[in-house]
Amino acid sequence: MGRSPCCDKKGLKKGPWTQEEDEKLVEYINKHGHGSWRSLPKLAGLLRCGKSCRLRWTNYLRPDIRRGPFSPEEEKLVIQLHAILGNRWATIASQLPGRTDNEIKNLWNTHLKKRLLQMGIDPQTHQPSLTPNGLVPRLPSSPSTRHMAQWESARLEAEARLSKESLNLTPSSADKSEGDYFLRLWNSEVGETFRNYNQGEKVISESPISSSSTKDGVLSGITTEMGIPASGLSSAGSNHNDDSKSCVEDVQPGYDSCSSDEMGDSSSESALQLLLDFPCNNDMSFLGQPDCFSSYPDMFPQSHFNCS
DNA sequence: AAGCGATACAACCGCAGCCGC
DNA sequence: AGCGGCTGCGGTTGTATCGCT
Repeated sequence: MGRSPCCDKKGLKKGPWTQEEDEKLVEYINKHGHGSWRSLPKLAGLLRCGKSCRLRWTNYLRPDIRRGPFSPEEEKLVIQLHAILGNRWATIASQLPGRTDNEIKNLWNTHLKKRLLQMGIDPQTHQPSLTPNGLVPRLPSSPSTRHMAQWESARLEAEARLSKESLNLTPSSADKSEGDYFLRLWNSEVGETFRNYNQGEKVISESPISSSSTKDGVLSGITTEMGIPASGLSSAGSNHNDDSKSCVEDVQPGYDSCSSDEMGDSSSESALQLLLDFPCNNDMSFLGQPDCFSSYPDMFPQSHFNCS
């Protein structure tokens, strides 16, 4: 198809990195930062393509990498985040300091996915798998989850749109957009109901839009495709990804782990924060099952999750 | 001890988005 | 507006290690 290769592969080495190569790469990046990955190998005297160098650095050599087994808390977090974000490993990784997307991806594929399957949970939907008779068991309604996901998706979408509009300084062509509608709802008492829930008051009730979907039409409970939209969140979240480049390079040249996830890192972070702040007290029902974690003592011993 | 399958993890590949020209 | 280069991401593969027979 005429697609140009990422680099001239002639004479370039592939496969496992040697210690010598690692040292060269680390030394170069510590001195100069990674700069352009494409030109780095030549400058650093490596017979690798830039892509390979970047991968080696971000997944293995970065000084802040935390190696070793995942703690139960981390595993729980990965599952929670996966329930919301799906296979957005980089976004998930940004919530686990010192962990890389590759590592999390591997964890998921080798451990968590299998464990969920063993428990009869569909790892993609985080819902119970098909029953023997082929029926999808109806979720013992987890309204809080769905509300949260739906509200967040809609709200973020609206905020992103508004943000974009304000940036463009174009007079908002009347707030007729779906997103604006949701934003208004968010700010209305209905939205407040949801927010109250998050503050520990379990007062959520079926809202008029509880079964609505995003424009992607993929929000069914917790799905893997929430389509969390772009940045521009005004209030919530620390948004450390807002400036993903500068936020790290000032500190650590070449470190780009707080990835600039194309769309939505900053805003999804607030969503994530919401999720993480969600009333815990071992009631994990918002993940799609009533107290789904306490149902899996093998997987997550209770003692690990006392959110005192 | 050897063979073999399962598992874990590092690395590669290709696609898509962003950005500058 | 279109094109091409660069980068990051997610899926997949390759390989080393482990554990069982």
